[in-house]
Amino acid sequence: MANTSSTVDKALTLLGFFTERRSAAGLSELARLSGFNKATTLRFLNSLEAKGFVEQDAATRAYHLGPAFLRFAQVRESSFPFARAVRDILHGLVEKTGETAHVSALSGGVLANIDRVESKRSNRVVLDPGEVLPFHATASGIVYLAFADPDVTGAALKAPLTDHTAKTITDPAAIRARVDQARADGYARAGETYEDQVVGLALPYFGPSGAVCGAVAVALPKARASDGAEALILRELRTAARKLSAACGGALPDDFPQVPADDVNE
Amino acid sequence: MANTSSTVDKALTLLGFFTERRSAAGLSELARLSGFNKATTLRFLNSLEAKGFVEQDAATRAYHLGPAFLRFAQVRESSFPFARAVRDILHGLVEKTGETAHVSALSGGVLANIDRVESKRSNRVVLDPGEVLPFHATASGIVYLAFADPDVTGAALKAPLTDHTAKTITDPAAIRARVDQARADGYARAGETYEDQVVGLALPYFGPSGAVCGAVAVALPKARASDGAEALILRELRTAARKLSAACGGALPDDFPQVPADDVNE
DNA sequence: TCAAATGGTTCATTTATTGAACCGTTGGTG
DNA sequence: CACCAACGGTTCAATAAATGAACCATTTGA
Repeated sequence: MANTSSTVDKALTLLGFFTERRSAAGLSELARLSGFNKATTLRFLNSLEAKGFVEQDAATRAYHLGPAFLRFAQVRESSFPFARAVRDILHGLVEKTGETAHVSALSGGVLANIDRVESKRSNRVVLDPGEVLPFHATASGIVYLAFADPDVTGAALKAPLTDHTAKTITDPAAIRARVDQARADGYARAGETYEDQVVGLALPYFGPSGAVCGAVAVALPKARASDGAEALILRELRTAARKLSAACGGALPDDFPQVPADDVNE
Repeated sequence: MANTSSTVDKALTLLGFFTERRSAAGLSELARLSGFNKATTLRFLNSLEAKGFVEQDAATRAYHLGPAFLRFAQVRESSFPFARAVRDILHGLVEKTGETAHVSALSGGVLANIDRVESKRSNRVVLDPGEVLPFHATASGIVYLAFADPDVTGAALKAPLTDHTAKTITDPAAIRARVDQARADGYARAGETYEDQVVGLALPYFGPSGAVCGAVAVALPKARASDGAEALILRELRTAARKLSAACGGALPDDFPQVPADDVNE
């Protein structure tokens, strides 16, 4: 498979450098971030701008994401009202669990948040919209890999695994073990592997033909992560994962493991 | 200026063929629509798919807009909450006027709807999300051209002007006259030039540095388009245009014409 | 006032893009 | 059921487009 880097691919990677924190960036900055030549970067930006994918601030000359996303998000939503379903499901999760919830989807080879609803508590987990979730350091990432195509999983584990906290696991074999565990459990748990003092619980959701699309997760402060609270969250996450799968035309696989909470009477 | 068709440009035009009605399309269909070679089209689609801009249905092999739009729309919105403002403004317009309202923005050289809220009446105007508004046949298009860069206006009038209804004006000189009129009036009116029995009223809104960004419009059945109703709508549209301009960091120009309704005491 | 950064341009070199012809499969029809 | 047409996808030589080092002009800030 290797690096099939078409020009189009490269141009589109520029968009990935815009985040909540870096919502605008200049030509040189984008060239530096992407590693492309300045001339190349400029040509890409011009193309993207012509199609409305970026806009240039006339005053600062910095580029930011353009109005095309409003339009295409709308077109997509009109025939495939996923964002709406996600929102409803997240609100339900937050209400039932009292904690911040988020949904991610694989988009462009990375797992990115597509929506999130924050807990109403004053001590809560806050997430950046559109944030990219590292596979190895988040519950969402682990559980995604657990149900993804083995090639994808293998590739993700070969990539350099960066530290995010003191507890981040960066040994590929250890990650592999967690992924296998998650496949057996039907969920993943990440304790302070991405953010200090934050625990994450995640389940996958599936699209048509049974392929995993992304993950639904709840993130909560470690201090509130009691066994009881986690059991409740996992129960709610399972309902959410079922609904999400339905919303994108899929379903949980028949052999999808029950969450432990359902084993109470075992 | 001419046709600076970079590869990236071409690839991105593929996305424009997805609409509410054609939410999915196969390789051959997209190749036909775009005029690109099938091999080229496939390579573009692969690149777009790799970045999440399209997705391929595993069963039908048809392509549709991908999850990247959810992600990037979210990133954009987090630093520039425009969609939210648009929605609020549209709801206000519908409440005050009782008619369907919509906001468009220039995106990729065309004026496309970015949101719309429908009237609650049973006889109402319905619009497709993400729909492209022809410059010459809609009030939004005319008023956009009226305040756009003269080059843009000139280019739009040189393009082939297609009929949409029996009343569509396709003579460039006649359109030019309407554009000039709209610039003097500060609004445009289109009577059945795009859809039969539908009247449109539109005002422009402006971004930073005073450039026109798009239009805000109300569309209503001809039968309800009395002078009084239109005057009310224009008053509300002016408020909306002011708010929209503020929401994208601009303002109505100082010399922006008053709408006629304000001339009551003349 | 100077130096370093910025956005943007140029043009010979190189590299990816292009398109006609091709394959295997699918779905409909006489 | 055999046929044909349309589909998605692939191949590879010819070609056109992408690339990048060096170059401006302008802005920023020490």
